[in-house]
Amino acid sequence: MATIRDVAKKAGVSVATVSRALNDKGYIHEDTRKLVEKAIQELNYKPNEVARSLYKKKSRLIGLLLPDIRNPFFPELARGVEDEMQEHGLRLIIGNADEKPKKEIDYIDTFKQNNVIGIISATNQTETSHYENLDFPVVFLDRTANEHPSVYADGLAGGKIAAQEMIKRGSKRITLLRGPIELRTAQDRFKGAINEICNYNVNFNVMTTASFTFDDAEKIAKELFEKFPETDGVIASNDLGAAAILHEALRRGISVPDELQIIGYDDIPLSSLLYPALSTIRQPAYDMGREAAKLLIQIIDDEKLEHKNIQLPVTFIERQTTRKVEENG
Amino acid sequence: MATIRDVAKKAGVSVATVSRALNDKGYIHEDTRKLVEKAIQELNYKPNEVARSLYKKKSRLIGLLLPDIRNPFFPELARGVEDEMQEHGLRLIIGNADEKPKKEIDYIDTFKQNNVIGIISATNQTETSHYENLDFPVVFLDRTANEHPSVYADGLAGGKIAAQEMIKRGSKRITLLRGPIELRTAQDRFKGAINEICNYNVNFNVMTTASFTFDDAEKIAKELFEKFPETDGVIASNDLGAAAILHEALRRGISVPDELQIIGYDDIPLSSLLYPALSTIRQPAYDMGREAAKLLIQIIDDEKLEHKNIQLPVTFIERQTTRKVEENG
DNA sequence: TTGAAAGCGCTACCAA
DNA sequence: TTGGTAGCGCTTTCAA
Repeated sequence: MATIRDVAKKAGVSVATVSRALNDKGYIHEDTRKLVEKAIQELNYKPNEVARSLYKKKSRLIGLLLPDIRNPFFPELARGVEDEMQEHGLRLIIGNADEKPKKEIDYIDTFKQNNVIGIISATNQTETSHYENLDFPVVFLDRTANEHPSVYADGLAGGKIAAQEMIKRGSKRITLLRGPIELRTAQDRFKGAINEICNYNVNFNVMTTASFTFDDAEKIAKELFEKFPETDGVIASNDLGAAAILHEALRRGISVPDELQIIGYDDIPLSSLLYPALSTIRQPAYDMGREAAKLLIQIIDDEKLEHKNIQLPVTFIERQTTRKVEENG
Repeated sequence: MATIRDVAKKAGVSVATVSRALNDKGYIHEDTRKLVEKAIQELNYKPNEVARSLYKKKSRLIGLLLPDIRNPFFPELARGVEDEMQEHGLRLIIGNADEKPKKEIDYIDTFKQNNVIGIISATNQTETSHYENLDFPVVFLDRTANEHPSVYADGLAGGKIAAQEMIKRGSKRITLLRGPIELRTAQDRFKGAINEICNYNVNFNVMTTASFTFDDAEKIAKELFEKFPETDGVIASNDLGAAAILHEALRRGISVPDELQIIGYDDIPLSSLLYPALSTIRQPAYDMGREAAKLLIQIIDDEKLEHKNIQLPVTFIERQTTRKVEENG
């Protein structure tokens, strides 16, 4: 790799001049700049980011911490972050915390050690304490507001809407899937749903899932129909869970949505590919990612923030696992 | 952040000594080492990877280039890579090339500029020429053998098996989904299938998909039933495509697998959650990721390679979108 | 067994 | 408008 000295030599100027040309800083004669640029071209020179970062104590890297890259919700989030960062010339180091605090801490260390200029964290079960006393800003993504800046969707409203839509469509014996206790976002949507259900004269049961993995989703699905065979409506804690329920219901010959309605949560891409296509509460994952990136960039650029906690709306996506609502309902 | 000087001062030794303690290099008195370690503890010192990297021209970072993080096959691959790297104290910078050569090249530059010690690339449509003349090793993942080290699954065999299993189960008018022309892996499985089909007296049609995205999958699904309504077997180019076909078939009241059999490719996690669960050709994505990581680490460590092109086997996963094979078949 | 010092490639200050 | 140079935090000679 060519260095700044090679460029300087080739252009017949000093490294200081090359540096100025590179960064558009300080005075530089137009002819000199041309000379330098030509040399850069010819050598295909790219500045060494490591050296730059060492001096400035700032890289062009952003750390993105994901709880589980296998859950399709998070890649979607990541794409939003990435696209926004890309447009600002910033790069991502993606860390997959695997829902393990140890890995999360390790990644935070890695981020520090590599002079990232900011972190976006979408992990959700850990204390925020690891994020205190850092030399760079942190934005939380998919995590409800706290003292740190954050971007999240309205879980309480999401749960509430799910309950309303389900009840409106006539389910009377609803089973609620409660996501992992330690996940605040999972609990929000759960609370939103349960609070709303309590306003109506309907029966309900609750099943708690230990995690958001595929395996647990399948396990819970089997259990549900044994424990609560009378269920005529399921409000799932996420789309993966809903897909598993749907699968198991069909396997048992239960007709969806006639005998059993299902509402998911997230609206991951696969939801519309299920059959019947999954009705769900949509979180705007891609937009959430983009917003988080924007917010972080604003903080990095020291701009005045209008809002440091951004809540995005959720919407009910009506597909085929819920019945058509009665017109005169 | 504490620096090596802070540690040296606290321990009452020179920075050179601290460095030696840190890296287990050269002589160092046991008592001195204790002293240093204590200081490190107390200051919660972590070496600055950037400075280290600048001097050594080597970081502890690995670049992983993915074509499309939204396609569930790739996160699975990424997890395999990550887990193996993690165990060796190496970190990942994941870049999402978005199937755009420009982005791919940008990421390669970023990787270079950040002194990665190696790249694993799972992109598939670009010339390998961007990967020549790098100062660090490159391993290709999910890309068939070439002069570079690579890890891939046997696409030809996969296509062949798909065709065999489908024909064995009685489909006579098969439609083959052909993945993007520029994707070698997609073409391998396609060729494998078509070569095999030609050995039998069955009709077949081909439809080409422009990409592996959700949108294109849905589009193709609709088209297929209009163009080739007589189809009684679909060999899809990947599971996403198969899911879309399945969805559309059920929507049209076509019974699967009785009237239409479907075989996917990849075995992404969602495949078993579909209903009927998707029969598919499994690529061992997680293992492929791990193998690629192992291979890269071997090269970095300058170990003798037994094989520089590792081919992993594919297997037919029989689920419910194919009929039971006749015993006396 | 330890320490002083050079140098990795870059930026930014100060002097010319 | 330009160039010389110190220094970012670390590793690695070389000398003590």
